[in-house]
Amino acid sequence: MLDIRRIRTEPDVVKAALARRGIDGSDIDRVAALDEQQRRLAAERDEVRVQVKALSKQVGALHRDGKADEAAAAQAQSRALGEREQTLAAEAAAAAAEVRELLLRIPNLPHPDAPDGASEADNPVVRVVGFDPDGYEPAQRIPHWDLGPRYGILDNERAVKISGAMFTMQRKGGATLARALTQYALDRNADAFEEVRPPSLVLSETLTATGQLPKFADDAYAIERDDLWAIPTAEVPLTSIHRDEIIDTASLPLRFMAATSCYRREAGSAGRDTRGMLRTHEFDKCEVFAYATPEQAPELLDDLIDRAERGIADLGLAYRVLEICTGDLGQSHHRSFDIEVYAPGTDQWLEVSSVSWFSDYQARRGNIRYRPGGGGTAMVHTLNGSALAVPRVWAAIVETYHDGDAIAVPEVLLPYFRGSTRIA
RNA sequence: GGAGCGGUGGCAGAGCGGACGAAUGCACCGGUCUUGAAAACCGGCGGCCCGCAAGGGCCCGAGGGUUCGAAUCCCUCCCGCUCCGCCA
Repeated sequence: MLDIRRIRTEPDVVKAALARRGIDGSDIDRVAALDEQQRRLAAERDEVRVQVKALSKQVGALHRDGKADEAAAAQAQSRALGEREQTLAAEAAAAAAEVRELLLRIPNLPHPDAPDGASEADNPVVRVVGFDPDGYEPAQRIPHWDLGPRYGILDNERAVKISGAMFTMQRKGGATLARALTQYALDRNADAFEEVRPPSLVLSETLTATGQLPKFADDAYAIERDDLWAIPTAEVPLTSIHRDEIIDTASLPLRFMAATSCYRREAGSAGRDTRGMLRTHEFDKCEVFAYATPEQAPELLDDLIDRAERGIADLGLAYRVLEICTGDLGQSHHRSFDIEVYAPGTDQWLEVSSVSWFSDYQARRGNIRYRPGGGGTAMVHTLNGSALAVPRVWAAIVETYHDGDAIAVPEVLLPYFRGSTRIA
């Protein structure tokens, strides 16, 4: 959510920033007009309230002095004012609600350094690491959806029987690999991040704070009978840990990590990437997250990117880093980087991590504050990144480490394999 | 799920129709004293909104209602605790 005061004081700056995302400024004009109306109504309401309060005090005093007639007159006057106050209060509240409703749907302003662009195709590649297009053996050029059934480690046919399309089931060494990746991601970030196991079903308020609601309700699974939603990422509950709180400034930055299942309806993606493990309704992911001051945020962003990169590099996989251009930036994002791993069997770059800085956009939605030096309160900044998204890394490993007879276990995962060195 | 009790400032805890945004204690910040610290004493100390300011309004779990006036009375909901039931 953008700062309404910023929209009031420098609407042109806000509109110019949104224009970089390809969004016209008409919503900003609407919000500004409604906001002005809201403030006018609230001021009028307050004036009436002042009179009611003064009259009420008089009534009490008059009764004590035994002047019943005068008290009755003041009461009548106050009652009449009370009706006017109620009308004004209702109008002001309605205007305020409408302002918020609009504000919740306006995306964040991009960082000045975020590259301009219209779509995914314009995301610049920042660097490519460990990739040699001619360095792969024929055995590595087999897609994981063929290797999976061949070695009995992926059983999507039965997953579909159990849960329908776009669900997967790993078995034997494949299941171990999935679990090992989660454990690996947690272990290597435990130096700086508190491990959390948050709830996977959350309230609407929780999903609103991160930005999924109200605009992207169709993307999330709803458990309507109990008014709960299945989380699409651990970012959602982690962001709400300190929702509606003022965080002790000395404790910032606060860093959390959580491995959870993530649930996505993938509305609009039906028929895309349907084979194997590339796009599924339920998958495991280890998320790293931070609350920070605005001053701490840039450094933390670099650290999150670095951690995600090293996690992939140490698995022996080739990857590249992309910066997200203004036209492809998610609604809540201020600045964002993607890490894509190379899967030789499918010959694709697979997005396995997205690291983002949200500035104060989510904090304002969730009312998450701290006390900056000069007194008062201010919104914190939030940042998050996938330390590791399991399915696509799983696919890249199975393809990269296939030698014709089995899949070798990457060295850094050996501690999680109960002595096995090969998946077959 | 049933019954009982309860939700007040960072915490504890008073208030139970009018002068209450709210006693008191603790915590916290500044000062005095001290070589330094502790103790003691003095002062300060919630959040939000509007306003250049002066000032005004709102917030006692949430939402409605009664009243000239609600933290205080009534209704609905949410949450917590205790006991019972069920349960991995």
